[in-house]
Amino acid sequence: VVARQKESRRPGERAGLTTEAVLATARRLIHEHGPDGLSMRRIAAELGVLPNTLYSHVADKQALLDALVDQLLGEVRVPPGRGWRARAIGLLQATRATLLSEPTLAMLYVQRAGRGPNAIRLAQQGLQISAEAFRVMIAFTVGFVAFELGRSSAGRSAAPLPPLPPELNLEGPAQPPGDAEFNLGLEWLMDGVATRVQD
Amino acid sequence: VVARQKESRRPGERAGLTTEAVLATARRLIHEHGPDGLSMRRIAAELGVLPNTLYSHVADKQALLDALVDQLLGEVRVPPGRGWRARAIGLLQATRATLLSEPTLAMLYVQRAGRGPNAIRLAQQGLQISAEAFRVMIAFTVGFVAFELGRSSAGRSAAPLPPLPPELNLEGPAQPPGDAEFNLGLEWLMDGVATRVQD
DNA sequence: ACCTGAACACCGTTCAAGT
DNA sequence: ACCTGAACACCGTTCAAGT
Repeated sequence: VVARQKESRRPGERAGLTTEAVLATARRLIHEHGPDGLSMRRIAAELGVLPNTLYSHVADKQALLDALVDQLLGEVRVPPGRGWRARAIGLLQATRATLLSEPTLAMLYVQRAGRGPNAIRLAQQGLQISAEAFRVMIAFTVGFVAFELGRSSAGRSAAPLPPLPPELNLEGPAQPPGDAEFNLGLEWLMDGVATRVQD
Repeated sequence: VVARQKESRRPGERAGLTTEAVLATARRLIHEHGPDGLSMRRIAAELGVLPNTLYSHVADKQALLDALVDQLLGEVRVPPGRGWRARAIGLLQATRATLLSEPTLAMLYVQRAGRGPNAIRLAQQGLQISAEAFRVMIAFTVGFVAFELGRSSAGRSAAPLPPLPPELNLEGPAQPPGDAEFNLGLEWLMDGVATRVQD
């Protein structure tokens, strides 16, 4: 991370910026201040640089966001599994956990469907099952996460999830609304897949 | 829709604006020009009114978007069904079709998880099954739609889906990538639910 | 209550110029 | 190639004032 200095440089001088530094600062801002806290101008200010300087390292804002999303996807750690069912479940649980760790980026992933290399790598990791079955499971996982995040109004304001106001939850306890129900849905899905396909 | 007139009114005069007209214009703009084509200022201009006038009819932009999303959800027509399975499938297919008809709004729905009255009505329509089972199915549906839209880069540019450039589709034909696979996933899910629950 | 007028505090991006 | 400087064409929202 480059030191944040005020107005020392004149037209020809370099600031020593790298694409990695730009991504790192963007990620920190998005983590600390949510989606509205991230702007090109703010990243630049944080790096002690004029706004347009960023365009020497990044095509535009959308490209930067795509890069951040793919970076996040690259952090999905799939636990070693015994059997296709355990492996698939582990992969999807890990995906959900990673997405929940960075809610704002997760919403961007949902929006953009992940075309980056890590998204593709992730998609191919499940190919012990049929491609269709895996896509169905990924759709479920992503949809579930979207509902979790939307309900707690994350993706709007800051990072660590606001205390979540008492809503019209007619049944469940005050939990994250998630873990148990997610795993239940996953089991159902696997059961359904198993009735049609043989390992 | 109010006639688009230029600069006729002076400080005291009314323009005859209604909240419905604001919503209708917003929806038209979002349909024709995508998410980037919708701004408060542009809605106002389209209605022949100054930007701040909208705040007499709508709390802020986010509230307007929420209203539009719930309006869309209100358009889900669930076909009459025989049996819980056919009914659930019909409901989810109808939901997907409605979302696909308005891609930009659909992405907003995914982002905000639908707290409006129509979202709640929709959620309760499936309660012949358990609430968990229905939420799992809705998560799948929404996640699936998100992937469909993200992959064709809808939600970015204009409305009726650009001709979709040749991507790395390793298998499927050039179809919408959707109908068949969606229905397949739905069947799997229902099968999985059926193994654990009895009607 | 509904609107104009004017302003505030921002945006993303481009173009020209320096070294 | 990487940066400053200056600008363009926008944003959402607020506050005061008219009728």
